[in-house]
Amino acid sequence: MRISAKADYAVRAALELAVAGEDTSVKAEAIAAAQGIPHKFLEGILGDLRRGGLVASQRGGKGGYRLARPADAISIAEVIRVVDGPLVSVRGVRPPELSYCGPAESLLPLWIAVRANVRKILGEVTLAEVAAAKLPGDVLGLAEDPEAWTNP
Amino acid sequence: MRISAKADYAVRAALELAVAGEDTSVKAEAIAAAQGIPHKFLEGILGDLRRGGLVASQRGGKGGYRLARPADAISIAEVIRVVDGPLVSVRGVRPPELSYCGPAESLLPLWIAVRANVRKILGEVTLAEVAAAKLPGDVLGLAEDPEAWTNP
DNA sequence: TCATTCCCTATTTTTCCAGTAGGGAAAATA
DNA sequence: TATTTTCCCTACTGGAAAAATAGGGAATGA
Repeated sequence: MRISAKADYAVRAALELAVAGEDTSVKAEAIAAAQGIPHKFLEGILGDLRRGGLVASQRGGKGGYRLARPADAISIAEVIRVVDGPLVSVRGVRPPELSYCGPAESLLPLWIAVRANVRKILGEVTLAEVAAAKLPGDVLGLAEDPEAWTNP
Repeated sequence: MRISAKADYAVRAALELAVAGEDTSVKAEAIAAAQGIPHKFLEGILGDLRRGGLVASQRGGKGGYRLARPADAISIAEVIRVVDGPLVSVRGVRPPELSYCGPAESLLPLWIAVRANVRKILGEVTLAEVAAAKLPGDVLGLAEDPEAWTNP
């Protein structure tokens, strides 16, 4: 299960907008420099975020991008879905569209449970929380367990 | 976050071996037919599983594959790791190797939390449980929530 | 000896990811 | 109005990885 560069970049860009505040425009170039993201590639991502309704944009001299909603009203999951489609997929299709037979029949509920557990984290945490380094207690609990950092 | 065809196939093949029993050999061709997996592709996957120590093989007339350990001692996570490497990765690298700056600093613990929550499911559930359609209570609880099946 | 089955290496085909290029349209500024 | 700035759009490319195929070699049992 891998998280794409696009998703990673999108979240980081959104976080830059979150710290700037909902009514301050930030130029794509500034975000690219701050987070080390290829400028043109980032422009495409910001376009996705705009079409997804998460970001508003303004052209011209004092233009740039800003969040379309308060940072505490946008979850990480929303950002990822807008740029990457479904949060979790198996062989490219989302779990409910799969069909298994024989001893594999219980695989479907298993993937559903995985997805639910991913949603629990990414759907709950907002841009504001990450930007302020104030993750919710339960998430922090998971992340602080030393075993969560071990390799395999 | 997508689960590859290889991982999906590997788990399904392992499930077929699980129902056959630890001391019954099953031919690759039989597994391929039962689960609708391309035969030659499956052979490669079974090779990975063998090198990973999860299955044993036997050549010749009455040959085939069987699990190297009891089905209730092999987790789904193990199967996936053997064929696909790390369970969760960001831009191809596993979370502990990432480095973020500025407002993105808390992204790292967030990915760690996601990974921990995925492990919680896939590391706990065994081949025996899926094959027998007897998922653990907590996993079933997640999978039974109707909201877990909704689309976005 | 012969059929069977796993085993190994190489090759292909396809798909998608990540990044690039260049110019057009809107807005502010002067 | 002219100019600069910035977003916006389309297309394209290179490369890697995923998915699958092909063909034959090595062991095993009958």
